Amino acid sequence: MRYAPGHKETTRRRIVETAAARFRKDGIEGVGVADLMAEAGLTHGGFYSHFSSKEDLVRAAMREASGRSQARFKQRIEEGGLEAWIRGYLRAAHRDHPENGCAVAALAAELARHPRTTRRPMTERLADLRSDIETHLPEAMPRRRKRQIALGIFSTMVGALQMARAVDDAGMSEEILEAGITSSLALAQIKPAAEKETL
Amino acid sequence: MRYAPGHKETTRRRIVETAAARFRKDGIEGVGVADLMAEAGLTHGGFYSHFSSKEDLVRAAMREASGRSQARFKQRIEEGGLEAWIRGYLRAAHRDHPENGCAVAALAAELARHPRTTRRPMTERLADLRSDIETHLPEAMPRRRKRQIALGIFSTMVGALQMARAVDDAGMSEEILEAGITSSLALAQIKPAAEKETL
DNA sequence: TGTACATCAGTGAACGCGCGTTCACTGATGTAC
DNA sequence: TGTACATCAGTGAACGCGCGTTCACTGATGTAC
Repeated sequence: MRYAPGHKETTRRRIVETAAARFRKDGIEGVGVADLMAEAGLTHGGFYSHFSSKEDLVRAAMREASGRSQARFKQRIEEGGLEAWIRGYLRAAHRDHPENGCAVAALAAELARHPRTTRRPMTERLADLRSDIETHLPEAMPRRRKRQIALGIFSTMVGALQMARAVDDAGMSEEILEAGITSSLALAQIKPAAEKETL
Repeated sequence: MRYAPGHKETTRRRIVETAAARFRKDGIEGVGVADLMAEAGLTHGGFYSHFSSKEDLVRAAMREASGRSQARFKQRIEEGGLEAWIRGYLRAAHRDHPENGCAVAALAAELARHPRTTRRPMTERLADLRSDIETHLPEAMPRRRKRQIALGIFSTMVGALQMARAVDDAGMSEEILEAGITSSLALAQIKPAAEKETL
């Protein structure tokens, strides 16, 4: 079958992208290797010429998702600063489509039960994100406080997104997203640009 | 074998308690029915005379965990108000022992993929908790804001606990817990009782 | 008081199924002669 | 220009295993006579 140079790399990337989406949607345990390969248009036997194990793919998928996450942060900041990023994160579309969304909100709880090496990419992502958020906090805020508030804002966002997804009541879900926005903005000492009414 | 009256109820309770702990520790998908029954000192065949399905047990386990959570909240509040509750939630012991801890932090992401009926107990728990937190927010805070901040505080706590568990670096984990405390207290407009130094 | 029977919580073998992983194989292409 | 061979991404059958669920059975006790 000999393929064009770079073909294998392309295939590998396709598997990783498929995995990154499916893991966020159905959980890591919830997606099988055969299932994933079929979705990428392949048979399961070839999996192990690309990855040494499913765990290996999980690490690659986390790195993939982290990269996208970082790019999205940068883009939102350019559009409208921290507030745009926060509102973009805590909007209904993100709640309803975890497959394209934040891997921390989708997978942190499950990753906590995985080996250290698998948790590495997420740890690095969080460290980077903390720095990125810090940069956009009010200059008057003391450095030490900035570090804490940066992590606090993201904690609020992650917790709110997850709860909004878990709740079985649509009204409550909306309320949680709004509460997450309000609270994140309060921590960042941002006065909301538009006072949106939920109803 | 005829057993004393109430024997079956006792057994059922034991299974539910075992499940509530194991689900929080290993995830719902991560624990098998046979495994659970063995841990409760039984064989797996008897499972279906207590529950109609694994999903049925999940619902019972969530109700169990909610009850404990509510009792713990009340106790912490009596000891030292909202601050004691927040600090108790975001302490290392809670991070390291999910089996006795908050079911929302441990299972929200996984529950989001379960049927509506299974998500009901958690939804009710969140509604109750929101009210409970509201009661302890500063009287000067407007009612609508109280509702939002109550959910925002808990979002921060849930997100921080999960991230502290997922991260592979001990220092970073501590930092996240501290950040969660600082941010939750800020949202509640509480001046920290003791300025704890992490190092 | 003694015997036969009903009860029912719990047992353990069996079901079909999907899991992660292994491995001998395929077959289109590039290279060597 | 034509033939033989090496390459290697991808195929698909097979592995042992654990999953949730079903079901005929066990056997100690309470009840009926």
